[in-house]
Amino acid sequence: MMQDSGTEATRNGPANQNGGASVEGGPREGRPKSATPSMEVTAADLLHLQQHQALQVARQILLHQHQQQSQPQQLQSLQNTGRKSPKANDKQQSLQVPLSVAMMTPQVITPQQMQQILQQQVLSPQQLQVLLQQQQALMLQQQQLQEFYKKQQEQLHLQLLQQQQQQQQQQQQQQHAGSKQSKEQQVSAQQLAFQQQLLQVQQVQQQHLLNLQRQGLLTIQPGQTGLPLHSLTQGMIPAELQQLWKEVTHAHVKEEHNNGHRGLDLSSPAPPKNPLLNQHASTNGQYMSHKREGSTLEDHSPHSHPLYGHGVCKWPGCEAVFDDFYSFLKHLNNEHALDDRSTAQCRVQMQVVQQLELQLAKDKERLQAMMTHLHVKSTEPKAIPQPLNLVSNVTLSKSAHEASSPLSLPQTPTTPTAPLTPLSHTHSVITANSLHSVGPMRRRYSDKYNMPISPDLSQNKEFYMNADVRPPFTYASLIRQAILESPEKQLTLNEIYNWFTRMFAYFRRNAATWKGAIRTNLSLHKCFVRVEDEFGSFWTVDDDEFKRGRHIQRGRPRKYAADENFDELLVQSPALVKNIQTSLGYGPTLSAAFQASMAENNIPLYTTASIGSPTLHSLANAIREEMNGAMDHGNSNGSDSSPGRSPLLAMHHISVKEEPLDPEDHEGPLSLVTTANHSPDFDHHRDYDDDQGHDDML
DNA sequence: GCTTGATTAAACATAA
DNA sequence: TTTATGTTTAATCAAG
Repeated sequence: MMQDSGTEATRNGPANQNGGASVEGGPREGRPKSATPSMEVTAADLLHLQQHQALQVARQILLHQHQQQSQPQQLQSLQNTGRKSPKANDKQQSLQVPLSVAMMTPQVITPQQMQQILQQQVLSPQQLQVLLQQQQALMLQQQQLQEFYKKQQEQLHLQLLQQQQQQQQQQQQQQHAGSKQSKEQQVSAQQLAFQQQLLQVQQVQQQHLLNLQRQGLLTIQPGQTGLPLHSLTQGMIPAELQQLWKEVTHAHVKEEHNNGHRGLDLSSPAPPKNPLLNQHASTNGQYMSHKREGSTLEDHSPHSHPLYGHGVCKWPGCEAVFDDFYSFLKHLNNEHALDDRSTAQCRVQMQVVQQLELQLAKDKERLQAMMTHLHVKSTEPKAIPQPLNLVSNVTLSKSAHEASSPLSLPQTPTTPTAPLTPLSHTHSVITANSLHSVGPMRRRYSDKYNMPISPDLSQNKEFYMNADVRPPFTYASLIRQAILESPEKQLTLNEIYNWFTRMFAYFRRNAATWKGAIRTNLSLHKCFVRVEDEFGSFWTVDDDEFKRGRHIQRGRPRKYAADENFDELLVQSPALVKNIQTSLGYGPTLSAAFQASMAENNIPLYTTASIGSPTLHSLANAIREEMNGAMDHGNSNGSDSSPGRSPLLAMHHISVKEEPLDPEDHEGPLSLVTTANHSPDFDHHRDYDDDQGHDDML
């Protein structure tokens, strides 16, 4: 995490250099050039120097103009000269606006823009951070410029007054002196020089802005009627783009108005008609249209503003209430104009956003580390000669084209972001991309591989809980896992449902589909045994049967049962089919979970087959043989020699459980703990048994 | 191409 | 009657 900050700082090095020059430099005049290499003299510095020079020239020119205005003859002469030289006249007019526009127009993103940009979230955190730092630096720079210009203005006024007095004295002395012509020439030369300075200033500004743009930052570029926010608004829909542009330009114009009223007043109050102003007006595009269409307030046709919501000004710390949007706009322009306070507040908001961005970056990094960690963990078992851990992403990728399937997953906000690292191309890493788009996967964490899914589930638990990703496991595996995770190794159907929804975000949708699939799997798989007690029914798992991966052999029982009675029995009792098949397929090798659950809950061991018919008697013999085989298998195979799973213990368990059997049932001594089905089938079966009498199986 | 397994949907039955 | 639960069947698809 600390490296993150360092990395960010390193990444933002150029930005900091750019911004820091003005932020940390304090008064520009006092900023030592040696503090930074000559190569690092920023465009802002050049801009400032050029503007300062231009101001000096402007001051001189204005002094002369003032002198001329105080002398009607000279003024008339100057105007005549201007008529003779329209070009010079235009230049003269052009002097007025750039000072108010080029100098006072904030070449930074307005607070509204900033809010809008931040709300749009179209930038990466790094870009935002760089942008914020740049903007901060630029705003400081602008603020310093304003202060500087104010001082210059005051000095100008003072000097003007002094010059006026001097000129009056000189006027008296040189009333008849024929120095008009020379003065006119001097004024013209100074105007030209001033204009050149202004052009240079503008060029430097353009260069500065271009530099900022090259660094991926946003600036409002005068003279560009295209998409000044293009670099920022990538990813926005056109409507958003239009709205953003509208608001930005409007706010920009508004600020100009404010600045024009309270800012540097070097220019005459005459309405701007010169080409440079028009250029600027066209720069902001909507400025002229605003003007033409009437009140600029009316141009907030959507009546929406990032800083206005529910009748409340959302400016940080304001929360002023307004009845209508226009009042808010007035308030916004009056109370939150570009001044020191607003700038400071904006700076604070920038810091807030910056902190949030940092936090977001850290969280993203954490997530990335988690993903990387899971990737490492999930790939580690692959080195071990285990066939599968997670389902192969090859399979996933192959089935990824099933996006059109009914269960194809749409992108949801809850879905974690796309792979944050290039790890996604590797196998077994769990990424949203690799898992998310998968629909019904026909090959999942197959049961036949007999692989425990619990390690993967535990490792990727958080991922599955939060990501709308279908787990790469079969329903049977998941159901088994749910049951085995339960303290008593038994769950009701509803508890299984809850486990699915709790563990997997994916199973919080389409409940009807996967719930039906669960029920189908519970019925379909031989490993799931339904047990019923006085409180209801619950499901247990026959783990060994699960490992065998057997399903209910539909239709097979009829072929299997040669005996007509048994066949009839099976036909009449499908549930019994499953239960007896479970017994046949697995025999008395009862799962530890099942036995434990039976023992813990004191579940009476019902005899599924009432062992009445000779067929069932032979069946019991077959079961006994199966038991012996299982016992031998259990003895020979130490891998499955846990007490619970030991067929001997199973036998013991059964023998112990024999006694509690209700003698009134007249059931055989062997209680096949295969089911406790109180279903009508079972009842029917019991009725059948009652009719057939009872035989001991052993 | 066939078989097998997984999944899904649907129909149906039963109990609460 | 509705809902939850459970079973069965058929169809589909993918992998072997």
